[in-house]
Amino acid sequence: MTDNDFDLGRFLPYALNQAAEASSIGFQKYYRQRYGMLRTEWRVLFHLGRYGAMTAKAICARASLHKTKVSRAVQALEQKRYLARSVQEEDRRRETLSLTRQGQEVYADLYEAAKAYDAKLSAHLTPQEREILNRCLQKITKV
Amino acid sequence: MTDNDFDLGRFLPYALNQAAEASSIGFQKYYRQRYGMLRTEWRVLFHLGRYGAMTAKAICARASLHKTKVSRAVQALEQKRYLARSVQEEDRRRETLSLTRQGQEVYADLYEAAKAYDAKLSAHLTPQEREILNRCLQKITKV
DNA sequence: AGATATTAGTTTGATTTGTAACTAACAACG
DNA sequence: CGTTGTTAGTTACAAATCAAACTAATATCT
Repeated sequence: MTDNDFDLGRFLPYALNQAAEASSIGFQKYYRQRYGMLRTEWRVLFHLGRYGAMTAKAICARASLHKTKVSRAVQALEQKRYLARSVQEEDRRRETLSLTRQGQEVYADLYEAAKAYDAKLSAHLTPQEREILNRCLQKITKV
Repeated sequence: MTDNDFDLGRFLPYALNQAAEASSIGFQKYYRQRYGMLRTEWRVLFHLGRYGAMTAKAICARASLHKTKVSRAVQALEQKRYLARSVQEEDRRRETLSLTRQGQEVYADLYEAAKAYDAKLSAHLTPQEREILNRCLQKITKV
């Protein structure tokens, strides 16, 4: 028989998913409405903007995204003229992805929006809570 | 210009999503392979198993799921013979959903699996971290 | 060199999700 | 009553995701 002391709200994958969804809604609305971007597109843009030009493969590894997802996000960002590709001379399979000037502007705007949005979310937490939360999330992600 | 002190790993929606995904994989594998269930199906099953018979609407509210998602999960669970519907006499629009004996067995198994899985995840955290993590997730979900 | 294996990235088709329109039962108002 | 509005749940179509097969370039092995 089940003992009934274990609640859904205490099940980590469930609680994390609920919190992740709730916390994403506001920011998602911003980049969707303002730039017509999807979540993966935003992530790819952010990686390039924050960490500089790199290949699709590198983005896959950094962001733990599947290559088909990245491939499609790159296409979409290219169409929006936020991103440019350049084939590498020394290995023509690989292409270096980088943001266009326009892409950098979008990144800068989203960067500020993300920072402000994060601050708003964190306002409900004490500094200690915020720090421990971060640490826990890192640990769980690494597992 | 952006100041570059704000990292993706510190952006709450991103960090939460990464942790949520990483933490879900193992358990997802279990209910997928063993029972061919989808995430929403598992959630609906869990709600009925843990909190007793209720309407689809009630599940929507409790789990913050859209009614079409619940509708489809209920159909799937019904086909698997894990769940039965019964139209309410006093209002024939509503139907009470409840688990069949087989559904209860599946629930009991998943309940134990979830509990064990959660314990494994939590093993990397101190009791204090675990407590604060829970509190933070609740706060964020409520916003 | 020539066959075979890897690797970076794309395309395709099947599942899954999201959005909006729909049906059927009930409620409220004249 | 009958018209209009609301509610519970389903269906249909579009958008997004996933897995697997594919292309083209490079590496390896004989």
